[in-house]
Amino acid sequence: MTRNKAKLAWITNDSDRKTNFKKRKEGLLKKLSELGILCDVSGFAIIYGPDDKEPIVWPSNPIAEELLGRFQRIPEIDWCMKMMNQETYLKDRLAKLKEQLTKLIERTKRWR
Amino acid sequence: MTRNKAKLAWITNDSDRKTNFKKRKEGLLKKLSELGILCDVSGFAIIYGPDDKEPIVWPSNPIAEELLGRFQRIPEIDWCMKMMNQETYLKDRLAKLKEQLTKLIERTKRWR
DNA sequence: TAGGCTATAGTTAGTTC
DNA sequence: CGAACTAACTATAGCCT
Repeated sequence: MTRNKAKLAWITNDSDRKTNFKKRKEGLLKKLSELGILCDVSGFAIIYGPDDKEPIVWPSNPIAEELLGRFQRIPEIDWCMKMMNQETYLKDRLAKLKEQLTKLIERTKRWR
Repeated sequence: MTRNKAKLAWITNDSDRKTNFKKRKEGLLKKLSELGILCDVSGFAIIYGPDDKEPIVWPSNPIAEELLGRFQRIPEIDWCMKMMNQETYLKDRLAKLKEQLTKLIERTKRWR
């Protein structure tokens, strides 16, 4: 969006898209950070990258907020399970994401 | 950051901060949206606002991705529970966030 | 308080190293 | 591949209604 106008569409070239993703991800997290500083907002973002990389997780200042958020979601599980049974196409990605999740847990532990 | 330089610090005035938050939240979610379109990234953000409002939840195109993400977190619960027992200061906010969670579930159901 | 405007601070696509 | 540069585009602070 700078030397050329923005097209705002899927970038077909692999390396271009990867580079763009890296740059914009950086900008996005900076914005989130600023929002937290300016407005005392606790937020976090989880972004699943296009590659097989582990998800990008941006923790807000108190990482505890993030943990609390997860804890709060427990009541939803029953409902989620039911949904999952009907959303078979999602199951294909289960294994891969499960692997990512393991990595995420490890990383989160290190934050403490 | 426009007519004046940025200070990047906590905005003390209540209404100013609230307005700033609203504007920046809008911009942030736009950025997230663009990232998704340009790079085929599935992401979602949950932002706990400064007021008693319910958290702002931004769903990625396939809401299913969000649900899957939650489902994936189930293995962490045991560990989270142990942590929570030691993080007593967090318990004070449990009730309020639980309420927000309920609203979130309702909203998510509507998305389907 | 919530929109609309706009000059300017901030972000970034293309490029070079 | 990644880091740095910069032109050119976007986001937004301060106003105004």
